[in-house]
Amino acid sequence: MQQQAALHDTEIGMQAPSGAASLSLNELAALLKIGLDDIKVEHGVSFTLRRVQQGMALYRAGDQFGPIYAIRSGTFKTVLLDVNGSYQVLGFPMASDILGLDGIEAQHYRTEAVALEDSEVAIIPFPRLAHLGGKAGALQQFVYRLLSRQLTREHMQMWLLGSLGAESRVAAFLLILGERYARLGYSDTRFNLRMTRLDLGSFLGLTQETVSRALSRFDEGGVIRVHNKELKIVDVDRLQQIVANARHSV
Amino acid sequence: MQQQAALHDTEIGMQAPSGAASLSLNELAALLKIGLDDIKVEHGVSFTLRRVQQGMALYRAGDQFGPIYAIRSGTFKTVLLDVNGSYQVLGFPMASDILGLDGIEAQHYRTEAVALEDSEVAIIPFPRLAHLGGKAGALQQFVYRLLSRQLTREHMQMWLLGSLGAESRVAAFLLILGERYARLGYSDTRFNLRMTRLDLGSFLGLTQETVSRALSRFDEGGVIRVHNKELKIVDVDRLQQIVANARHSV
DNA sequence: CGCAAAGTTGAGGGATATCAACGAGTGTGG
DNA sequence: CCACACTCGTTGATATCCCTCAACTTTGCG
Repeated sequence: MQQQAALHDTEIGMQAPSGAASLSLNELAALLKIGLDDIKVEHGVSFTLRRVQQGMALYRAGDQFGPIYAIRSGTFKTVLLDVNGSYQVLGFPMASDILGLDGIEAQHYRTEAVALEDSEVAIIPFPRLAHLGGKAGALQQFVYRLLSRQLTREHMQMWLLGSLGAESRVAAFLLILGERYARLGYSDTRFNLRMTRLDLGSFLGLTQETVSRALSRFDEGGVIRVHNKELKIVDVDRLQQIVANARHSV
Repeated sequence: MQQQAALHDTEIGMQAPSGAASLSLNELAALLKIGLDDIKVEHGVSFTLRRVQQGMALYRAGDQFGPIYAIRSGTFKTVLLDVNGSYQVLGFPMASDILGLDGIEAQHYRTEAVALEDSEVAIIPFPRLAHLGGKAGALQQFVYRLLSRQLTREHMQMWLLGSLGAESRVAAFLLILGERYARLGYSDTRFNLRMTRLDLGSFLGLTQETVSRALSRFDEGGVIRVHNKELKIVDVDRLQQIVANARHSV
């Protein structure tokens, strides 16, 4: 109860009070175990530290994107929250790991980071940082967003692998693929599966037989129409229902 | 046979021959569906296009990191290759998606990208780009590597979820956690599990009961010693064997 | 001490991997 | 053009893994 209660009472954005120490760029580099190599080191750059109590959230899903955080001590869990309330743990970041990277593209955090013990993080003011690039920064901003977008996608994939049953996985894949085609200007209900069943199975954490059976059952049920690589989604709603029937949800 | 043979005959680094068109920054932005917003747009920046035939690899795991690629048309699969040869499909990138981001940190690609149909990509010269940052670039380089590192981690996680059985997942988790503690200067065989069995189950795509049972069996077998959150790895080799006993490995 | 959350253990069943055989599609060479 | 080889895909029977449900124990905390 303590943890749960604490979790709901979480205060966000509370800066470490007095005695807020800070880290230099070199110290941060050492913490992150990333060599500065030939990178030119600037002076005067420093990073404020912030303490997070056990059970407290550093940020929540949906929060406006602000800084990213380098963990100096302690342990967190990052959680992807489903719309209905089920959740998927994405990782257990510890000292020298980074929190908040997923928020870059959409400009709000997609996940939630909760401290599993009393912890300490260095605040890295990403938005300000991104505006320092100046003239040469356009492409760099691009790449930030691309990387962040990629992270978000893989979180979805981990959710799919971690909390859905076989048929739900296949159904979710078809819906997601449809959306991607739609964004490219193609039909979202009629497209080709360019990959083999084996590749699809590997991607979905299933055998090719299970993939094939799922597609066949959907076909029999009139949810889709499939012949080899040609696929047509007949009943989007039913596919979504199948996805909703997660295995061990919550 | 055709595909397999082609896959092995793959030629890397062959530039598109004559008629190699190119894209402007604005065109690239449109392709990637990323708004340039208030970003200052430079002129004279252009990106060469390259064609990739079906079955050909754009790059291989272990290759020296070079450019990243924006897909203009076609479909790829990205694959994580295990040391012994088993593989895990990580995704099916299509037009407007990016390839090669995972290579930034280690300076060599960790995955392999194979065209599932004849495709076309724009070459984004990342290394050159990274050096343009100038004075304000130190932090930015940081963040690139951090993002890339994070991607690599999540690829491992997808492999774990996609191709290991329950006990192998738990075993792999313990070994990986040990390595992480070791990098922080702690023992890699004696540490605390700061998360609950439920969180661990969510992370590993298992129920808490299955996690608990796996730990108990390891304990009975003398592979580990566990009491609540305290954990000691007794026999690293056996744990590694358990990981090697993947479920549907290939 | 007493309650609530966390963890463990057991019994049973359902979901999915495995094994096996067959059919369909595709490129190759006669 | 057709037979062949080979990959890919489908379908069925069976085994097994892991989830579900349930009871109990342990731990943490007021």
